[in-house]
Amino acid sequence: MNMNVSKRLEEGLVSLLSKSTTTLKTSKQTHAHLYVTGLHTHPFFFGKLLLQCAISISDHALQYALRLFHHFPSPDTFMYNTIIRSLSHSSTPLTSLQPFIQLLRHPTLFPDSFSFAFVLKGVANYGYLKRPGIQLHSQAFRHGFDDHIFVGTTLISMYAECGCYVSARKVFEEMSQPNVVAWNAVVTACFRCGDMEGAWGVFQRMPIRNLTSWNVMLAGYVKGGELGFARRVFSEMPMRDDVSWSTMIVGFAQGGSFDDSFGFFRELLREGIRPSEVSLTGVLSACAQAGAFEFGKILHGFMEKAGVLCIVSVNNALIDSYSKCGNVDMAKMVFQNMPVVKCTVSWTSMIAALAMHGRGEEAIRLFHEMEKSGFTPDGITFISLLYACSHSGLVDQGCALFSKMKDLYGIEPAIEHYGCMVDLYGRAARLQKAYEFICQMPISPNAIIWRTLLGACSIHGNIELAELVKARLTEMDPNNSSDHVLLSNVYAVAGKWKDVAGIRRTMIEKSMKKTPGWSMIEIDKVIYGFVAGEKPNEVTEEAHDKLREIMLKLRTEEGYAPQVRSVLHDIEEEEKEDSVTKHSEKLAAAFGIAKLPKGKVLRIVKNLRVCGDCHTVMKLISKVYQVEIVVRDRSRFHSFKDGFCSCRDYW
DNA sequence: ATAGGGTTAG
Repeated sequence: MNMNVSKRLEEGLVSLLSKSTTTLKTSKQTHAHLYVTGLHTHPFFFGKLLLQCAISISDHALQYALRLFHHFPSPDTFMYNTIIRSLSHSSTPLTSLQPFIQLLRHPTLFPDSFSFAFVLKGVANYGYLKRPGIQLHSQAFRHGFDDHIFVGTTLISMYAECGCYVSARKVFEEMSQPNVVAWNAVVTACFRCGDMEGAWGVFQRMPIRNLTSWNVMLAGYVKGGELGFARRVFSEMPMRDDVSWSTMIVGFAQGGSFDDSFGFFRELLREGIRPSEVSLTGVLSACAQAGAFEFGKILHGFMEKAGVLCIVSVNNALIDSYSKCGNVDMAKMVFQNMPVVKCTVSWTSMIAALAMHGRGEEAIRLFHEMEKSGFTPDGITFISLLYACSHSGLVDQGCALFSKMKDLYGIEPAIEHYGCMVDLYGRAARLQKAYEFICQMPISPNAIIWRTLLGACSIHGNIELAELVKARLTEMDPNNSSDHVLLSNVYAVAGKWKDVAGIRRTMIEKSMKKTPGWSMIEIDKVIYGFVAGEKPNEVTEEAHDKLREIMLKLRTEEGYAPQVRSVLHDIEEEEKEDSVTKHSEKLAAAFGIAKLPKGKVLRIVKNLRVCGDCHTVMKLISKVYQVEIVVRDRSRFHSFKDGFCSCRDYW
């Protein structure tokens, strides 16, 4: 071949191989190019190709990279590192140990600082130490990389992710020349292990603080629920970037302060900053939290104009937002028309969307489609699936999926998976089975697991088991008001009023506060919040007036009578008989009927579970007023139409 | 020759 031609060809290939965003299809084409030119055995070109496939977030590309790697006659350290790196970022991060060990045992190759940094990151992402982490640390020492700045920094985050706070701090203190990234890593480690004072102390000691250090502080406070501190740091930082804004927007949304969250976004726009796709997805997640459907739609349009719909995470956020705003069909539209290759998160978000809306069978069908399309589900996919089964009463399917997760996909069940299984049996009235399941769990059950079973006891009225479970909960979390309320409901259903009164007394003695229930409704892009028993204002007055009118209509036309049982949910309310008529979701619905134009869907978001009486009232309103009402409660959606609910009264 | 650690997004 002519020298110039071959030089030009090589340059062309290098530029092809250097593209950071590629699809599997173009990578395969590049592979074909290499093959034709005979360069596919050339370590440099092949290495580049491998990297291109491996860094792509696509599942298929990773599998393709693994196949390429296994067929390459003699991979070099760079290729090993590439594979270790991509596995450490995958849903099964511990699998990165396998090529690393191969590299360690290789007769002529040696691991370098990259190999250690990548494999340690894998253990960090796995988040559970036991032996591999410590062994890797000693191997790094043996190979002389433990004081390497990148390896050291990853060691800090690995120990912190695995909960070994002391080791994380020790690695840092022993570093000969920590740079600002290492300082940031140790601050993150403090937050990660719950030591807020420690984090502040280290932050004060830092020799240099760049923007990221401040962002680390913001993120730490936000995750620890210290929004006041976060706000202070935010106002004091010398400059802010997109990450700073996103952290505040998402943090306040997760803390339930939606006004603040949207306020930060408006401020960002006022300052003339062009929001990136991350801050846009952040605001969108705030919409999802708040159930602000109309605002979410505006953002969707904004994203289209900004040209960010080609980014997969933006589509995932849209699916999540639409479904959490009660519009599962719009979520499906986004999912089906994605202008970019889907990833595991896209499928999982769609499965979760169907699950939340009680469309369990459809969620399972979509999962099978996901498998057929060659995508690998992760732990969260299975949480969504098990949730779908428990909310649709699909006990057998749920059990089968739980086994499949362990046996076929090798995913070790986390506490959340066990929680779903307890819920699955419990809701389906198989209380004994749920109890036995908890007793033979390989990890020790936490309060949430027991609380799930207590909830099931209260639905199905099993006093004996409820008392046993409550005793366990009292040992673990003695001052939890919702546990007391749940047990008192069990007594109330059985007519054991003395016991109900006893619990009420205990709660007063311990001055326990029941979580106040609130509901929100969005009307003309404004979000209105209602809290039961709050001081009257213009809005609540109007809601109350309309609610009285509605209730009268329901009594006369549908023979509705308030359900006594639900009154008992509010055992702390002074005016018991009256309280059930004042539940926040009823007020929100009444306000919606008064304000929204006819034909519009009423979308209500509630922080607690919807009570039995409100559920009945919503069904009746949907029939009498011929209106569709979508209520999102703390665990799922209820779609009321023509007197029926999508949950088929199973919730 | 090629890549890497700390902050935001299910």
